[in-house]
Amino acid sequence: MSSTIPSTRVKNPEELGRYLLKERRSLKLTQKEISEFTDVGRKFILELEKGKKNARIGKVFELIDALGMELHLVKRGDR
Amino acid sequence: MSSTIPSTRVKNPEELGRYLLKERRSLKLTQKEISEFTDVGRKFILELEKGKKNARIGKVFELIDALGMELHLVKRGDR
DNA sequence: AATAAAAGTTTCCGATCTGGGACTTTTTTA
DNA sequence: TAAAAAAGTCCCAGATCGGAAACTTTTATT
Repeated sequence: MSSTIPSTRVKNPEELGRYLLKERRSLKLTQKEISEFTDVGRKFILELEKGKKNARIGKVFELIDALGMELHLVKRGDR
Repeated sequence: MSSTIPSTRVKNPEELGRYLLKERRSLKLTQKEISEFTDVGRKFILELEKGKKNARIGKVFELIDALGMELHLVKRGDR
């Protein structure tokens, strides 16, 4: 299937972190607030936003969800 | 920006694993082969494909790349 | 500029990962 | 259906995570 939803490619943990930070800011949420209504600690958010390479995927999904976002897989080179 | 690239939403580690397995199969690659040309071990691939919750994000990116795919972030509810 | 809030840093430490190797089970294919 | 290949399981050991809490630095607000 095909979609016309705006999406941002993230190539690596650095880009992921940068984007999550940007999104959190635009939602006017603090790290503390998010850590309070999710299962994700403040330190985790802090480190992920700074590009942590080894964060655990389950928690990454939780945080993405908390920020009102989704993760999509795209086949490279598809047209 | 907007795109018309086919993408598959992955909500959690289970869906991610399922999709990566499907993609690996369609590329006719074995776990062993991938582990040989990447920095990702066979056991890691095995467990991720089975939906491992705590896989580390850096290796997930490596595997996605090895399978010729990209990860995209999408704002939920955007139209 | 002073105060407060948010963000970033550091330490401690139990929990869990990851790769390697060896073995078993399942699937493929000749 | 027999052999080979792939996938899955198990144990080990060293590495790293991630929460909590206390502290420092940066940013925001008055």
